[in-house]
Amino acid sequence: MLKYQSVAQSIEHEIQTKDLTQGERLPSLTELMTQYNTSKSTIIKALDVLEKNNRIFQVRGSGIFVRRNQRKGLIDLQTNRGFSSDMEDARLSAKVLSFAKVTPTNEICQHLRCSPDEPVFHVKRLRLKDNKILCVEDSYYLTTVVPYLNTEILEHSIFEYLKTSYQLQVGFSEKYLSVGKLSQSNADYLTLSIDDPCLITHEIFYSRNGVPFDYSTNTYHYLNANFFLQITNTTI
Amino acid sequence: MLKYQSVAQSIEHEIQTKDLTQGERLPSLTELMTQYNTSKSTIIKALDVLEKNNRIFQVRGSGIFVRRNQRKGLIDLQTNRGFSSDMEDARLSAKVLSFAKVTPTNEICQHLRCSPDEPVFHVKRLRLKDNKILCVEDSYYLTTVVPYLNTEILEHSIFEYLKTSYQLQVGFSEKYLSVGKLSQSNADYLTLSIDDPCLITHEIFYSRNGVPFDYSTNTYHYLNANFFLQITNTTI
DNA sequence: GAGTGGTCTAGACCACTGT
DNA sequence: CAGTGGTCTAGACCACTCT
Repeated sequence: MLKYQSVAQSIEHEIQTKDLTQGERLPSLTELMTQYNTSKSTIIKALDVLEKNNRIFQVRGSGIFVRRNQRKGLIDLQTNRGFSSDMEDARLSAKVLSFAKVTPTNEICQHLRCSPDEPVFHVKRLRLKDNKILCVEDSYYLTTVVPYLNTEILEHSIFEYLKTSYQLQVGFSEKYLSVGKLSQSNADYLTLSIDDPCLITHEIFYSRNGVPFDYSTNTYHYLNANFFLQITNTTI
Repeated sequence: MLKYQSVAQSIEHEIQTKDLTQGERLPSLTELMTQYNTSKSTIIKALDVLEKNNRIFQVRGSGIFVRRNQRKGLIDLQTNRGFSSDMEDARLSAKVLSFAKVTPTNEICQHLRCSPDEPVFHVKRLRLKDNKILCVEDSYYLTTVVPYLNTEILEHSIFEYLKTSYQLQVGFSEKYLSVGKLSQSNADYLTLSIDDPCLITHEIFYSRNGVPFDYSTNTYHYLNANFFLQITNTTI
């Protein structure tokens, strides 16, 4: 564990345990330096991490303040772990609808930058939270990056499996969102009616060295799924 | 202009003019140091800015690579400028539907952390892009922070006005997204039918020192508005 | 003017990737 | 093993806020 990471975790822990609310002030830079017995730059680096994660905001000449948010039960659009691995996300589950090696369509080849000759895994799952249906998920995985999958893995977290078994972590991802009307088949899966509204997302997941390996389409239940996102202003 | 900012801009400019594609490699840290005649930390800071803005990704032991994205015509969920002020966003416009000082409801008071005695500005606008209707926007502004508005301003960018006239910049914001069915009145504004699908967003904008001053609800045209977002993995 | 966050430097050392 | 990005330090100096 790096020094700045442990400082960041420790400050985060303070915020949680003291249950600080939005706008409450943290110790100053110099105080944090002596408190953690480290250099100014390391503290700044730790604070940058917290700021990037929307936990604090810094005001020049004034101080460091807590940023609080996350209404409960909302889906955080800014994580790229699929869904799982948050504290309270134990209540999430997945039901495998189908699972097979298939020949990729042109669209998939384009997003995963692969040739039509390479087969890919196609996984269709129903995602649930507290037994309420969240969405239908259609995922395609590059077999060159993800050589093996089984239903056991698919019922839990794929990304968790990839991390522990292959040291493969998501580096970054892209999401595309649109709104539409449900097809008959998706309406059936979501126990809604045809032409009911839905949010459709297309996501591409890249490894840490920039290789796309997962292309997924999600169709969300318009009543059970709500989303949030936090933005910090930066100017290039 | 700070040194790291000008370095960041300069690298960004290189990417644009050379039209580098995703995955193309940039000069190494040491090369950039000599090229810009500055210290390692300053280069790192510049690269951090670019990384935060999803323009590059860095791979330890390997190099610095271009990250390219932005399909055209999509709404970037990660900006907090309302809409305007991108290069190609000149094509965006607004039509004022109504504009008045009103007494805030409880919901608004809560989000803007104000008392029900303080009047707030209520602005209702139709947002258009290339004369295609994007959304209906309902905004509430704290009069303590935004003391004056007029239709002239509202037809252009409010945030631009706040910046130039009051040195007021958005520090950060929150967005909440959900999907629903159109009411009759919103359907009329969007020239759609009642019960057609729509994306509804609630946004709270905070100044740089953490004061919420704008609470907005947007109802998007489900065919004309599409969205995207880029995520970089960070672990606290 | 005291206190706070932010920039910038030079340099030592570490950790990972590729060949 | 050479080259690359990443961590950490100590210290000088700058810019802003608050009262």
